[in-house]
Amino acid sequence: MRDIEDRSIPFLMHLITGQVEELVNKWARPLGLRIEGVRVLFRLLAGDRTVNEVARLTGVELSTLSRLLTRMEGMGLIARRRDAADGRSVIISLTAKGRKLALQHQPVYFKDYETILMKGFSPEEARHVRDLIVRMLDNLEQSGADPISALNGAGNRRASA
Amino acid sequence: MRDIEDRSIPFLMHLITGQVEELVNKWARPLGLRIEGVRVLFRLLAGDRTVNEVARLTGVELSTLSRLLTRMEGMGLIARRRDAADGRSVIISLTAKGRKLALQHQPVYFKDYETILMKGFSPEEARHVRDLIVRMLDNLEQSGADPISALNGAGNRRASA
DNA sequence: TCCATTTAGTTGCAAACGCAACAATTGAAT
DNA sequence: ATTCAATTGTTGCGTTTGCAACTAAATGGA
Repeated sequence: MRDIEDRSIPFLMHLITGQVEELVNKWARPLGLRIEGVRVLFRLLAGDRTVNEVARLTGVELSTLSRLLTRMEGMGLIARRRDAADGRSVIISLTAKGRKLALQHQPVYFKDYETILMKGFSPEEARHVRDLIVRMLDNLEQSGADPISALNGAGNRRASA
Repeated sequence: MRDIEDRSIPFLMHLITGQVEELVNKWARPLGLRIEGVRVLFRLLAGDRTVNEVARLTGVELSTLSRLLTRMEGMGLIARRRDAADGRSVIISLTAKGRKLALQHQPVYFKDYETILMKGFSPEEARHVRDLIVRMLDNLEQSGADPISALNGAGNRRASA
């Protein structure tokens, strides 16, 4: 940490999220998942969702998610069913196996990583951090793009050498 | 923002960094770069570095970086030369073209994105945010892995000036 | 009703990714 | 000096990614 020269907030946050995701990836690997899959799993624990909703709520790009869901379907963790009310939508739900897996690991995901991060923070400080971060998200929102969909690069890639 | 259910610090940070990187990607696209390349460029502005150091300091995985450097070399932005002192290392430096490009865009990268993020923050609050974030990074460091190299996976360390 | 538009989701494709294996070099131990 | 271990950087390989194009279904307007 001490030898990092770039101390800009965006870069420091990049380091934090990068490392947390790395930790989650390592942890989730034996389950055959990575962080995106983990996020999907726990999101579905709160209730069935359409593909679009899951994408929005987890910050996974739609086409990426579609393929991720295919993999998770193959693993027997989730099920797809077409929405009777709207034939365009596909509703994603956990299978018994997926639910069991999610419930089993829920505490780790929802507590452990935040606990590591916030060690030594008083409750007020923790609350303060959350407030500040939400303000940053609001700033981003005002500055242009939708904070969620922009996550996936709602549009760009290309150009190389 | 308001309809996001997961308000855990790691996830909120994921949203922030994701969006900032998206913005930088959009901005850097006309330059033929994306955020990783931009980080490399500005890092080298502070002085020549070995591939390993660049990887460490920017949080780009080594093999990814190696290929990125090949692309940037092809664009005429950077140069590779073998370290005379240690035949294993390869020293990366900016070409005149790369330096010009970096200098030209330095203000945008180092100021604008942080400015967007921190809009409405008082100087004390901004300082506070940085302190809190550094504490988080220290927590991660203590929890096991090296915050920089852990970004990718495997790693190594080395102090710098 | 008919047709244009919008929305949901999937898939084709090329680029990028990360892990692991590798060669080259250095360091350390004996 | 010899050998074994560790480090640096690159590459092989299979996976994943994101954009764009596409199908199918719903919606709105005339």
